[in-house]
Amino acid sequence: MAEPQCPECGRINEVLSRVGDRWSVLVVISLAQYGVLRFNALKRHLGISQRMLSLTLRELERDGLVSRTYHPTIPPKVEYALTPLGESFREPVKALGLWALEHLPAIDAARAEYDAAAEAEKKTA
Amino acid sequence: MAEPQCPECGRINEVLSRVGDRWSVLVVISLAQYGVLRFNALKRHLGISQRMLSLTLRELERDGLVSRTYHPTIPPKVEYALTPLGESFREPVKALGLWALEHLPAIDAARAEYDAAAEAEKKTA
DNA sequence: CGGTATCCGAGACGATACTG
DNA sequence: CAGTATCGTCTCGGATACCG
Repeated sequence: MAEPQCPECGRINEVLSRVGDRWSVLVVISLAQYGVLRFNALKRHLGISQRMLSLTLRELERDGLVSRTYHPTIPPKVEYALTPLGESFREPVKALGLWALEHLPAIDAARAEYDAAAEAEKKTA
Repeated sequence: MAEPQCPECGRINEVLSRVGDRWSVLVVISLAQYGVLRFNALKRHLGISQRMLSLTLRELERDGLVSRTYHPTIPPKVEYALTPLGESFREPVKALGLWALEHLPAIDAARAEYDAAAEAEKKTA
């Protein structure tokens, strides 16, 4: 693709591809809500596959949003929590989550209407 | 995958898969900034492929976030703008975009540090 | 328990060519 | 100008199996 005429869009794009994916957002939301969570707790809570959770957590740790604490007990115990940077991400994410919950019905309605109109269109043709 | 233990996560996930992808977010940001934009203007501005822009816009229109106005002139002219629902999406999206711009350096730093540590680890082994 | 390694299908995405 | 159609590629992400 051609580079964007707008450099800001390129950079926002860049950050969004890092921490903007679905699983990252959901992990941050969960940690924000519960403070500290173990691997399998997160897994069950989100309904995410082991593989994706592992990858997502590693990326989040790498980006400095999440801290990983390993307790070498038997059985092993690993706890994940938000770093200060992760905490700062809470606000915008929370806003997004709230908007999502609030406007889901409106989106569903718009979608139904659009589909109905498209269906009517087909009859005309 | 197993269903999430947390139903809220399921719903947030649902909305995010609709309007949470990278291109949708960037289109909304652009429209929020300029008010009204034509197809190719958006295309150049974002550095998006024709195909993805077409798909993204259709989805956004279907979800009721973006309005499409067709002027049957020669050459044709199509204008895209935010609907009221789309406008309401501006706030959370703006928060996200600002956070992204503001914390990109911190993320880069964290990432560099993480990678350096990983590199040092390899030498030990 | 908390991962990693491997495999594989489905969908995302870009490039290109064509249409009204 | 504003798309649609088709194609090939590449990444996402689940399933499965195995390790410390």
